[in-house]
Amino acid sequence: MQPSLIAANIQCPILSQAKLETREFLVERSRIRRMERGEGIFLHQTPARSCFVVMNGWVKLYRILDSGDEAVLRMHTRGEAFAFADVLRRGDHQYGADAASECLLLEIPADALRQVLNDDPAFGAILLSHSFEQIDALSDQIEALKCQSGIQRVAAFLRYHARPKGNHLFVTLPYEKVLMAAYLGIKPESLSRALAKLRQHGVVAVDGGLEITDQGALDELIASRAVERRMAAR
Amino acid sequence: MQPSLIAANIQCPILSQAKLETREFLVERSRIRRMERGEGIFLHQTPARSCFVVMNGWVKLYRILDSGDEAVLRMHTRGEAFAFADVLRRGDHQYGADAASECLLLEIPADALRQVLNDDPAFGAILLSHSFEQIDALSDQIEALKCQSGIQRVAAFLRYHARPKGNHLFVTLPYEKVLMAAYLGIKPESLSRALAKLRQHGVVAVDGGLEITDQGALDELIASRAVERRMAAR
DNA sequence: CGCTATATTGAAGATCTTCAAGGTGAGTGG
DNA sequence: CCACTCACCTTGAAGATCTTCAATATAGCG
Repeated sequence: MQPSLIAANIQCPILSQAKLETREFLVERSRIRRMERGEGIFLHQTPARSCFVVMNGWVKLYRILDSGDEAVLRMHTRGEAFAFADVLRRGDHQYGADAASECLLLEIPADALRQVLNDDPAFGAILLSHSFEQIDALSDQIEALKCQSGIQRVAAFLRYHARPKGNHLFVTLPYEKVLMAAYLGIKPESLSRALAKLRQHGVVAVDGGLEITDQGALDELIASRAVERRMAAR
Repeated sequence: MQPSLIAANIQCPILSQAKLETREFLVERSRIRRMERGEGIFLHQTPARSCFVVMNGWVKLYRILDSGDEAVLRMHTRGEAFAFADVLRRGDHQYGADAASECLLLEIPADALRQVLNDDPAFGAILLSHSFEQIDALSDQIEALKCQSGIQRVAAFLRYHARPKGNHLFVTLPYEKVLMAAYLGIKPESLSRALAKLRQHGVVAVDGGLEITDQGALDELIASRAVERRMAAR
């Protein structure tokens, strides 16, 4: 496949906003990598020699704490980029990365990225606006972790991943529940119980996913406070 | 005071890394604002007309959720910058900002920032590396919120703000406990109880602050898991 | 079929919140 | 100077939420 075709197929904001020449140069210098589920992409605190764009599947960015616990920082899917910051700082990776599902990655070598940033002044602005979006996404996570209960975060997660289907919204869980729980900052058992409770709020399991039959009830749960939830349970 | 002197006094990485001409232009176009504790700087989802550098004191960045709860996203102090992303995207503020203590701010008008980004190609790179640091700070918060208990986050907060003093480490709490609790994602009562428990781990209250008499014990607590903490309590 | 990984459920306990009451200290006015 | 107020902090008790551990269920796969 031609570089131009590959780049167009990835649907990556960073690549599609760059001028043709830059885009083709990056893709030509890159390597397409196919990863199995669970395979490691790079480890935390190892030298950043490449950065990546997800072409397909899901990638988990995580850290292992001294306690042995794993903190899942972000999940990335088609078109999303990661490890650009690590490469540009010429330092170590600030997190580890694993393939969360079978996935296709575009691996961009460090020197290619640095050269592009040198040669194409507009590319810096693209990266800047991309990093602003990262900040927004992380801020949203912090907001949820500081102010919402586990079940509210689960509900908001479903809401975010829901797509219209017939009269209702339908959610195909993007990855396994163990991982989903880690991303939401709860244990798998708690996720299981949260999903069970959500049946009272219009979330029913159907083959291969979940159906949201009462969107209003779910939104109400997400926006409610603990006190209100207690009242409603009576 | 001359712009050059002001800029030097702020000790802001963004300004000090910029070339002299850029730095002076920004400071000349800016206004120094003095805010009382609790005073609002700007509101969430209002047009971003300026961005800011903290010259002194503490600033709280926060969001009010539909539930009425307040999520404290970041705290900024001397030399740190905020709202640059909002200005450059020509959009609304992604969070509200309040003076958490009496403080001095450098208020940079939106057009001055945009002009500098246009005229000085190196300035974009400075902003990019600054936003990478923001991402790191937010990632650290997420790591703590997902994997650490309240008391561990309190301990880590003390560790972070501690400075050597005599034989031990000493912490002057940077702002009131209500705010500290909100930043850590717990209630003020829980913070109070956490600090009480930390006395068993070598944290003693002295006039105007806390002394860490057993740094090893504190670090051990921060890195421990729930199971280990239970064992240790016997 | 049995194996393994993943998911669910129950029970007990840890952690955090809520609500209520009391304490402390700085500032104010008599 | 003392009492009063107000804001902030602490403590106790009860309850909500989440975790832990153990047992069981389910599904995919050789």
